[in-house]
Amino acid sequence: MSSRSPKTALFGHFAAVAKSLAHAHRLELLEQLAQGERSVEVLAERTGLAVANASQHLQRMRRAGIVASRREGKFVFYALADDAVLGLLSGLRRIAERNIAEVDQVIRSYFNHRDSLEAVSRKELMQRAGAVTILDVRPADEFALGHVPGAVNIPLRELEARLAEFDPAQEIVAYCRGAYCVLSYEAVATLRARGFKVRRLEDGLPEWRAAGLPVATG
Amino acid sequence: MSSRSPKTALFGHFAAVAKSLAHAHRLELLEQLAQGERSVEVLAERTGLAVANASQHLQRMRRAGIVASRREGKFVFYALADDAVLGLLSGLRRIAERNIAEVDQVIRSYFNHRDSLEAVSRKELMQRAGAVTILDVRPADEFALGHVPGAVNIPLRELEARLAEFDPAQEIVAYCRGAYCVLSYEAVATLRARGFKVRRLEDGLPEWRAAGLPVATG
DNA sequence: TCAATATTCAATTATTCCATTGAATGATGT
DNA sequence: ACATCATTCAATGGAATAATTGAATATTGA
Repeated sequence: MSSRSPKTALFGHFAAVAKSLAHAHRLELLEQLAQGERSVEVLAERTGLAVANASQHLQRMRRAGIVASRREGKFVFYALADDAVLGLLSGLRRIAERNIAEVDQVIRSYFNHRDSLEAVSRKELMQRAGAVTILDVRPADEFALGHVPGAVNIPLRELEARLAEFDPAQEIVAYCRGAYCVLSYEAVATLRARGFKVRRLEDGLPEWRAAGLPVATG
Repeated sequence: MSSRSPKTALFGHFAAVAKSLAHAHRLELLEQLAQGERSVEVLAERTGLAVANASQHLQRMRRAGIVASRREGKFVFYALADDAVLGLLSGLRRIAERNIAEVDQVIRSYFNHRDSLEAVSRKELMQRAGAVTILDVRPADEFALGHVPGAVNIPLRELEARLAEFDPAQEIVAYCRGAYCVLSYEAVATLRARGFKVRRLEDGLPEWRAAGLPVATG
């Protein structure tokens, strides 16, 4: 083990970091963690994993240094260990999108491809602040932990019932958890069917935060 | 397989990309590929792997979309599929350095930690071009495929014998393949012992190229 | 102290991954 | 067509990984 060359030893550790990302369930856990810290139980429930299983995946990621945990009473809260983790995740996404034909297929058939191409950039949204309605379709608790300043929170399931809240004259920009959070795609589809002018925001809140843009809470 | 939700399917593909990075040998192959395209045989030799083994690792990375291959006569040349791969690798490095104590340990004991902290940035080197001697300690063939403009190529093993070529009055900036390429550390140590003023360049040639800076060939 | 709850641990089975070996394929030049 | 060389394939045994189960630990509040 320690008889390897220092470079090989380092590469072994780097590989361990990559390994800790190399599982669909762990990526789902990370997507949740990108929203903010969460307890094991909540993470397990949101990802549909057994608690013990989620716990083991989380521990593995902790050993690799990509998440951190803190205990508070009976609960253990996990969070991303480093801002660079988001960068890694978007790197994986980018490579898969560009170089794996099947990924392109899935995106084209399940996510409206034009919506992702025509997404509003963060910069553009900042410039047009006030002139557009910003719609956050995530659950209320995630909204409370942080959202784009000025955004209205209407979780997707309430959207149909609350259409009256929108000004038909104003363009709507919808966002949710990240690039592949289906919620914002569905919101765009729903609103567009009602005649609203809607576009998606590129990526989601975690990337907004990572870009150093202001985040409102409460 | 295709009965999963589209998001789960995508995450599975992203995980496959991460998996293709998740092995020390594959990272070593990628470090080589970052220098430029290479045949299977050369890659196997430089990484110390059996040819069949190297071939299988390379194929696995190709399936994941992080490398690409082209055939030329009897040879198959592999190359990085995407510039984003370098970004992923540096992300892995960064997370490991910051969050895994053992990595910090290895760096401190084997690589002179001050040398990595005091590395010359690419920007600084560009500004001081002409006022410093730029030393490329990689093998001649890698140098020929691309190097920092104005750099002198003295492979590490020839360094002791060619000390006379340096102007003692000028500061030397040494670089090689990347952040953990031992060559440049050793070059710095050797030259410093002879009284030269030397520092390392941050990272190596692949990162220089990725930053969009000019590269000379021949 | 005891019961309840959140998390982790330990042990099991099934699966996937890895290195090695030797044979097969594909391309070149004679 | 043949010999040669680079690469890939296929099969093997051994190691690591994953999901499940049930038990163990730690913290809280009664």
